[in-house]
Amino acid sequence: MTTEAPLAFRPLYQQVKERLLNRLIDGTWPPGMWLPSEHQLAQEMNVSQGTIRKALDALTAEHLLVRAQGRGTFVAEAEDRRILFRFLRLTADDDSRQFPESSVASLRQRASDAGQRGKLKLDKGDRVWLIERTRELAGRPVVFEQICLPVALFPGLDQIEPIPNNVYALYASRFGLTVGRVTEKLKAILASETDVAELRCDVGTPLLQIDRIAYSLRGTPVEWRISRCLTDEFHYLSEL
Amino acid sequence: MTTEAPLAFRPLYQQVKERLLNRLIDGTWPPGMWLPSEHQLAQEMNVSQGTIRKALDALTAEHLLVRAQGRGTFVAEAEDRRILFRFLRLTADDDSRQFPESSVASLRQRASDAGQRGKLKLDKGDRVWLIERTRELAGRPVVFEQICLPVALFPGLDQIEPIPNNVYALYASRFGLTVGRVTEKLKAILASETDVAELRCDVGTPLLQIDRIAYSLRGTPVEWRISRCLTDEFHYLSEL
DNA sequence: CAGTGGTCTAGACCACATA
DNA sequence: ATGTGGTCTAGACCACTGG
Repeated sequence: MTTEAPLAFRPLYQQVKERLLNRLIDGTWPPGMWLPSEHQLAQEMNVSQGTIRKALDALTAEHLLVRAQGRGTFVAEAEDRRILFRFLRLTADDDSRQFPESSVASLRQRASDAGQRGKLKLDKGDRVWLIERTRELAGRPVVFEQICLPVALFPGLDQIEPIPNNVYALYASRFGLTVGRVTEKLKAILASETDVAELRCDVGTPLLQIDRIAYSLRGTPVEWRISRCLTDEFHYLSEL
Repeated sequence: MTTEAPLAFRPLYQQVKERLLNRLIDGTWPPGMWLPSEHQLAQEMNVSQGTIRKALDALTAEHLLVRAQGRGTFVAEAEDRRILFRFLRLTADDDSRQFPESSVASLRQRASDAGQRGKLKLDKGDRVWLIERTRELAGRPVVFEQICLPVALFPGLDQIEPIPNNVYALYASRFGLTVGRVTEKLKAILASETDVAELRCDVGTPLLQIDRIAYSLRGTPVEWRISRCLTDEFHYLSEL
């Protein structure tokens, strides 16, 4: 007589969802591509249309797919308005939503320090890219941020000129990495000397600091970003 | 011959969802109550079990219901751990989640000013309650907040002694108002004289200010709250 | 054991987009 | 007219809970 293992039960639609997700991860279905119809997928995977639907709906809820009645299902693109503002919570106080202009101040490669290795789950000896840039809203510098990326995931990044405004679209199109999830930790801090120069504010100005880690579809961290934001005329919007 | 109106199409499961939601709003099914089984509801409303399920699942996704396989479906309670931390995004930097202790400094009634009427959609002449309190995390004052409530929605609030730590549970149990949604606008500010006294910090300390409006199940604003938080050892967590 | 929610199927029909 | 996703149904079976 053996002790019964708890034996995990995995619903069929979850297995289907995983198989579909793998095709997104490995680039079989790149951003923008139209998927086969529900009927075709159901036939191909030998499950009912309802089961396919449940998997597609789940991926749609995670913003990885977009569905349109009468047209079909396609892979979400980082250029979409919906995606653009999903991770950009900073808004003018009058709620006029606009996408910020960016200007890169520097891009260089460095050996990773302990903090970066902890945030990005790197090993000793791994190298990182460091990007510094300021972002303008309403013609005014509002955000100064430092972006840290593993060189292993972004080879030859320094040969891309210029670094575009929307870096997540770049990650997807040039490096096959789709950002699927982000966690942000917010604090209030005082402007440092560097901040003062970049944001043209006074020493001691309170700034909103956003400490963000972005995860790929595989669930691995791909970007660590620290943003310092002027919030005299802007705010960070959170809906719960 | 008449011109055809565009005629909005409303799926059956949405109508069912609305009927169920109304029973939550009017108190037919108060927090904690067990609902009839899917089979019973389907019979009662003359729709299939699948349609009932879709409506129940939607309400569950909005955290208004809780479902448990083998046991049934019941109305979510504001005392639940899940609900407690849903609206409490402030966490210690070491991620040890704990619920803050609160001490009410004052509770008074006032005529509403223009700002309060705008936030809470009140009319001229409507009165409001004003609560001031500080909240402690890890035995240390961390949040100082002002809560503004329409007197019309919370009659006799000043006779409740003491005002409990979890006010949303109080709103539900004593005034039949369930908070279903919240929007928060975050800024970085400098500590004022009042903040300094309440939070035992220095003048000029940067604080995270949270401007929150809470909405009832009906979608009407029921609470306006401004919280000022020390973020030297704490942060606001946002997951996107 | 009976009763609950959770999964899965098969098929019909509806709303919508495109050609 | 055709093909897509969206809705709705009816029924079978599975997993879980509690008496």
